[in-house]
This record gives sequence, structure tokens and C-alpha cells, in this order.
Amino acid sequence: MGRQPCCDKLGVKKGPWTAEEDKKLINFIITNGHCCWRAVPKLAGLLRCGKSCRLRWTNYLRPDLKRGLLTESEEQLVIDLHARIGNRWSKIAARLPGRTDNEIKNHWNTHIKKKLAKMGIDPVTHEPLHKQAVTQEISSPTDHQPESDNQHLQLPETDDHVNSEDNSSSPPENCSGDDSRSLDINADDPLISWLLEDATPLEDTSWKFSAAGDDDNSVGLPSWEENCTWLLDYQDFGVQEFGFGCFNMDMDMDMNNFQ
DNA sequence: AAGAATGCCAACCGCCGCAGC
DNA sequence: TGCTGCGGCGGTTGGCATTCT
Repeated sequence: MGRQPCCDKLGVKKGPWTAEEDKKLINFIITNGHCCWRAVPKLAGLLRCGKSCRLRWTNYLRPDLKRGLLTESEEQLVIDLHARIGNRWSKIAARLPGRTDNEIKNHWNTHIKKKLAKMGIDPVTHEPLHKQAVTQEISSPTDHQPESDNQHLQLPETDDHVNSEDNSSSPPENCSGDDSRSLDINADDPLISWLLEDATPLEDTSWKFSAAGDDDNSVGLPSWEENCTWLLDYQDFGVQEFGFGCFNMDMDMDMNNFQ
């Protein structure tokens, strides 16, 4: 008994979104919010599955998104959080207002990984690479993998909670969707406990534009005007067509509709 | 200048957890 | 209590852009 696909594959468009589709989706969400993603494409007149709509919205169209590369401080925060909790991109993203898990994941894979490797730090364990190599040689001298092969590396570690070398007996942690039970996480760490508890989703916090400036995060959320800039500059969109006035004037109301 | 190699990122896929029934 | 459907998550991929040879 297989799981029902998220959408019937027939007649569902895939691939890059066109400006026209973006327009429809934005228009629909502005006026109606997204009560149920599965229903969104149908109601918005899109030949996409709901999942695709949600992804497009959360990763690209949401007006509160920051654009551009991560700043130094954001990057540092990502590294720090990754060292503590591993590849939990959504949790990491929740600490970076205006950033998406996809964006952070991409940035990690394309920039930070290399950066850390260059610095001689293993991007998975956050330990010096030479130490890793020595450890690996001891455990399996005949099967020495290049350092880029992170498949068999251990868990990410907290700063003050170092894995013992004998954790080779536990399943190799590649941070691929394992839950917290299998992670070697120090729950006493306030940050970790915050991350493990039901942290407010990015979507929820990020809509509260007015509170953005008050956020105690080092990386503050840009103002609404800033956030809109990219959208307003989106050459294929007619601002008037979207009725962006409603974004500015009825922001609170609209945002509440999105809950 | 042209083709190859590499980088980058948007989007897809499949799985999981949870809520509702 | 088990089943089903939905949203969310993380890993992976496809294709365009950029750099290298």
C-alpha cells in the first residue's frame, strides 16, 4: 500500500517557475493566504502540486526573505549551530530571520564546507582534519578514506561535549534525517534545548515585521521596504497587478491570514 | 573564440511526524 | 488505536552561469 503521491502526476508541471506562475501564486496568497497547500494550485490556477507551490513560496517568493549571500555573522552562526546540531537546516534557518533552510543548506554545501576544509576543519565533525585522519588510521588503517569522504564520520559535537573515540560502535552519523535521539547532543546547552523544543517556525516569526528590529538576533530582519525591494524590482511583475498596496497598508491583517 | 570543467542554486524526491478521523 | 492526508524536512539533482584551458 503505497503512499498517495502529493499530487496526481498527470498534468502537473515541473521545472523552473515562470514569472506568470509566480504572479499567480503571489496574487493568490496575498488575497487568500494559504489555508491548505494542496488546494492552492487548483485555486490559484496553477498546474503545480501543492508541495511545489509551498516550496516556491517559502524559498523564493516570501516577501520577508533576505536576498544575497550570507553575511559573516550569519555564516558564523550557521557554523556554530551546525557544530551543535548537525544538518538540521530548518532549525538553523529558524535562527536566521529571512533565510530559508534551502538557502542555508546550499550555502553550506557550496561555501562553508570548502571554507572549513581550507581551514583544516572537518565540516562534519568540526574537528581538525589531521586529528580525524589519525583517528581513522587507528580504527581502520587499511581502509583510509580521503578527507573529503565524510560518509563515515562521527556526529557533530558540541563544544563542551566531546565524543569519545569509541563511538565507532554506534551507527555512523551522517546527519541525514536522524532524530535527536541518535544525535550526541548536550541537552543542557540552552541553545540546543531551544532548538529541540518547538521553536517558533521561521514562517511565523518572520511575518512579524514590526518586531524584527527588536529581535535580539545579531542578524536582524530587514525592514519591509527592504524586503520588498527585490519583488518590486522583479521586472516581470507589475506591482499594481499584485496590489502591493495591500502589503503595505494591510500588512498585519494579511500576515495574520497566513497563520 | 570555443569547448570543457566547475560552481551555484532552484527545484524535486522520498521519507517522517503529526493531527484529525 | 490504527489509518490517512498533509506539511515539513533533508538529501540530491538538473541546468544555467561562470571560469578555465
